Amino acid sequence: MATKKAAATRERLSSRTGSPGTGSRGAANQRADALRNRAKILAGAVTAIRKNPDASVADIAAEAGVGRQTLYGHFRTRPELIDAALLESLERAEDVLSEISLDGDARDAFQRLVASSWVFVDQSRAVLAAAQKELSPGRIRELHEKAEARMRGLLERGQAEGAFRSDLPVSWLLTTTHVVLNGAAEEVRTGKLDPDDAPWFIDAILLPAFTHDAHSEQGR
Amino acid sequence: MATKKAAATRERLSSRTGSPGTGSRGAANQRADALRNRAKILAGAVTAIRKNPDASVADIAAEAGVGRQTLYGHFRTRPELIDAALLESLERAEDVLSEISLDGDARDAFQRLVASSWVFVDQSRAVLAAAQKELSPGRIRELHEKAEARMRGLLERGQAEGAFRSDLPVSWLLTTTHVVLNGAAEEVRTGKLDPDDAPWFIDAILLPAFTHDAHSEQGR
DNA sequence: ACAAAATCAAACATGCAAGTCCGACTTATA
DNA sequence: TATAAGTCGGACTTGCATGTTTGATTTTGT
Repeated sequence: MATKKAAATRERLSSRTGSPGTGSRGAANQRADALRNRAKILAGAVTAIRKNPDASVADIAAEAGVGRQTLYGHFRTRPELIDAALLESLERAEDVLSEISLDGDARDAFQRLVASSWVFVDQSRAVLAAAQKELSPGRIRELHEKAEARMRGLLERGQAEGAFRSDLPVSWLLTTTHVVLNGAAEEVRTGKLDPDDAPWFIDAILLPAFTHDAHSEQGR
Repeated sequence: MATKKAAATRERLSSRTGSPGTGSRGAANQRADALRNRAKILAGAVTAIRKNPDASVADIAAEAGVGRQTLYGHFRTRPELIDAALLESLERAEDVLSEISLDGDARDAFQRLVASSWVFVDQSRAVLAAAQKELSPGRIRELHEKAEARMRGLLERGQAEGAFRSDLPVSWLLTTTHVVLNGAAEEVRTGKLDPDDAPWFIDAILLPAFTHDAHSEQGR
């Protein structure tokens, strides 16, 4: 019967009840430093997990420069923390990506989108991997929806206009884009690729691959 | 002072002392069932880890249909087990891959190599991921050496002969091949791609991407 | 069939990460 | 400047995975 304090604090802080829907984190009456710490924790989670995919909650708290209890005050469980971190990460990407014009030549639009995307892919891939261990696949897909839909839509339009080859399903083009982006991110992380060169390298692979060649090789 | 039995048994079984060099597993005088179990454990490790990348030693033993103690009789520690499993996995791949002719047209040879490689990539990727958490990077690279050198050599020859574009470093072509193979494996695993179609899909991406086009897009 | 080799089940010790609870301390805000 | 909100360090429980040990039991090779 003396267990009210922590619970009450958490309730005040989190203000996130019910279903894990999209946002609904109406920060009603949080104190300024509480919000600041919440942000620090989220940022710390991303960088800590990038260093070590299996980072413990203690590691994350340390990385954020905050006590473990404080962290638990904001996020009840580890999955909840990971979920929030991934959400944050993707939302920040969405802020930038949603501004990009997808009009005009599909190939040019694709280049623009890729150039802006690959950095976020790099930042999110670690926390994404962590999330895949603790979150439901449905939740994962839900969080990715917007970003994936944008790229898929562009690829479909490109196919319809003849800018991209149509002998391969969009899903495969999408997957290919995905893995090449990730590959470039990994190469940058291990120092084998200059970040500034990355967009060019990616385009150099993807554009020829996605463009229908008259003298295609697969005729054998 | 009564700790000799298990240790003695292990010593007899493992017969693998000293540096983690290449092989040196001279199976001198193992009993038939011991060797059989060793094989079962190795196979079990691969499938168990494919199901769950964080499979515990108990999980692996169960998957292999063998007691946990028996497993520890063959492999002293978890890392040692993972190492052996990865080694096994790569050696079996090597058996097949080393038979493939790399002569003739570089593009054809590349297609042959890819067609045979991608299955093994699928089988090894989970174990590889597990290994990266417990083994030293040097050891990992050491185990991959042969397979990677073969592919790299082929790509280099292809560049020299003009079959493959030379405006990108071989390392990037290698990485690209790697990630596309992995991507295809993942798509097959989730049922989104027919295993029989995989080689074609892979070639359809990689060959155009690696072939120098006269009307290249990156001129902007 | 007999001794050595290998297996098994069960119990044990250890360590680490998650999550909880407490009491004292600091900071924001009215 | 009070009071509520938030933070901090530390101690604690619980659960799970690693690795060890023991002794009984089965299998193999000869």
